[in-house]
Amino acid sequence: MTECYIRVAEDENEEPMEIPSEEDGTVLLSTVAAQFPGACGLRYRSPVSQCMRGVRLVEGVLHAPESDWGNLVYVVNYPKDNKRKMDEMDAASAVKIKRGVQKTSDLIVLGLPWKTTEQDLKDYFSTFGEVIMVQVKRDAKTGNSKGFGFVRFTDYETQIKVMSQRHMIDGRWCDCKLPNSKYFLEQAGPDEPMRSRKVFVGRCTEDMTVDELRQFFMQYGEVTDVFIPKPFRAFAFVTFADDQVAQSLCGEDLIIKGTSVHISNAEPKHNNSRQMMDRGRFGGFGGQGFGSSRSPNSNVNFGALSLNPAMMAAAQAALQSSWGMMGMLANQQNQTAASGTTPSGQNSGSRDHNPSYNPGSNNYNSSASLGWGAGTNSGTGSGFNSGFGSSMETKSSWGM
DNA sequence: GTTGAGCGTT
Repeated sequence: MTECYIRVAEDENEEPMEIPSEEDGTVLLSTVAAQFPGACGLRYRSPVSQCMRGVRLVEGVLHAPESDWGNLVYVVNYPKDNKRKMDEMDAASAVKIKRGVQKTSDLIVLGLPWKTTEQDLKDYFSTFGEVIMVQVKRDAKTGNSKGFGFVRFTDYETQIKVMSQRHMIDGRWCDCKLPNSKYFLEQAGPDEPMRSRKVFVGRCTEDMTVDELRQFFMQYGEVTDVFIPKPFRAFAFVTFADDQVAQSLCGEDLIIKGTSVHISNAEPKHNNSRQMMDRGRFGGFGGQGFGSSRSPNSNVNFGALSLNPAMMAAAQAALQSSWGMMGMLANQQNQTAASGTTPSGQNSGSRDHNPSYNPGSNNYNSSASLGWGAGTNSGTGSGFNSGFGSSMETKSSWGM
């Protein structure tokens, strides 16, 4: 094994940085720490078991898990004290531990003023925690905002908190919800019938090249093919050597070059059973027989897909309200520091009811971030958002 | 130069 570069990031969702190995293929902890001060080790997600695994560390020397480091992204470990303290855990994070680390998902931001820009969104939401993606959806021709957008956070706690309250953005009340696309999350069970090695990559942008997609998806496993239809159609297909890798990505929203792409199962090429969904309020839960055309004998385990719209609505309500409860807890801690809105603003039903608010959006950014760093929150939850190493500023692309 | 519940150019 020879000298190479391995890809290291502070978080699985972060853009990795390449750091050099030694000539014998090992990596010095000090090399890692030079880029990630305070680092005490590395871990990575095993493509096979999907669990995080620790990298062997002997006297300051990190050893490759297999014969070489492969194309995995390695995540930096920090000493416990640097990280979130266990005694700060509340119910929400206890749940999180129990069920494993929750991934964040894109949130739709509804009700944006026409004038709100992505920079405005980023400025606003950064007061809650580290933001890794913002979008304002615009009319392709006019460039006018459609009045909604998307945001994605690094930390699930942040997501919970943001979903739990309304948001005064540039003078209007906005709501952040799980987008409908999240409700038919394709959870492939262990005996999931279709085991395609190919995934559909939706919401691609035109500037994504075959090469870049290959580079990106290599981190999950060996990529055998990347196909981008021409002319541009905003999607692509990526084929992996290992079907498990492909399946494990289905349902994920991944961020490529600052854009959130959606991974789902690639439909067979000549497929007529597409569009079982009917673009209803919940984008198609009437769809009764999902896998009907696909695998006759399978007891398809898309539980969610057998729900009717009413049940789905109930599920949504349950979701959001329960998060709402948790969020309320977290909320009170930061309310003043973060938003400058009054607590009474919370439940004001009318979104434009806002007597004496002056937008300004950016000016409380600084004070709020002071609030985070200085540890003004004494007790539960919410205090432990991305207190360190916000590598945000170093991120490329999506010009902010 | 318009709009104000919604769902991301499969």
